[in-house]
Amino acid sequence: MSSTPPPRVGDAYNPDCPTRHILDRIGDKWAVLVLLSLKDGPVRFNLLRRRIGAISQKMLSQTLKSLERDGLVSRAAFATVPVTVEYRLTPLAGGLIGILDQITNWAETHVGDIMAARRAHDAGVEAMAA
Amino acid sequence: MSSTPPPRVGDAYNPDCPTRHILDRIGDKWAVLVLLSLKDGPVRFNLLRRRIGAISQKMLSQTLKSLERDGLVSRAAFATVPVTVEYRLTPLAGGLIGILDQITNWAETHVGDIMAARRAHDAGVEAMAA
DNA sequence: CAGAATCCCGATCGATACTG
DNA sequence: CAGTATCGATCGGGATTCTG
Repeated sequence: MSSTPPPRVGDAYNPDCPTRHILDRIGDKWAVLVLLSLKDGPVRFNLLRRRIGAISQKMLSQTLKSLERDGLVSRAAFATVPVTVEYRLTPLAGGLIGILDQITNWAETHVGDIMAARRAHDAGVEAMAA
Repeated sequence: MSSTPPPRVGDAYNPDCPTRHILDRIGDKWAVLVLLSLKDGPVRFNLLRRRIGAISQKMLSQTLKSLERDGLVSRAAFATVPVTVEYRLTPLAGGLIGILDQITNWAETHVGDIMAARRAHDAGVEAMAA
């Protein structure tokens, strides 16, 4: 036993380190897209589904549940006919959204550089193969 | 041909959107850990391996290659005996590191909230099941 | 409309062994 | 030391079907 080995800060390599949990959440492609889809206000399930487009109903449902579990998204059901369900970001998610926006901003500004590097690298590799 | 379909900004849902490429890179758990491991200077292959600990040499090698391809990491080999290879961040990766640091900071500050939300949620679910 | 349950394929990843 | 190659197990995730 003697559990809880040193949860060292800044040591995200240790699976025991709680930071890893958040990193894994960010690492979840769908989770990030869902969070970004919700940043302008509450959205219903199927609308969310259509917005993201590429996501399957299963993954959306699954992603929403895990985000709700982590307190990043809240669910509200209305007893209309048929039933309506809205998802929205929690205050906790607010700060995270800011960072995610920075990532997309960075991506938009530097995607050209990355694509260029990729082409240059691939050209080099191709030359070697020839 | 007629490639490059509308790379709409802010529309990361579209797989054709270049932003997705970066999101996928971030979504790569190992890639993020490798980048963070390199932020204090160049590191040799096996040292990197030992630092991250949980990574297999296959994944490390694979991750490094893709990061190099994207111009985020550069490789330098020295003809010592035995051979020495150093990996370091490129200038391009600099800005990205700043954002990744923000993520780990956010994670460290809010992991408590998330864990608490998770426990509360699980308790509720357990109550339902009973 | 919102979601749960089932089936199932293929990408991912780890362990192992070999090379320069 | 710094990798590559191969194999096998795991599992994420899509398509489909059914319910409240």
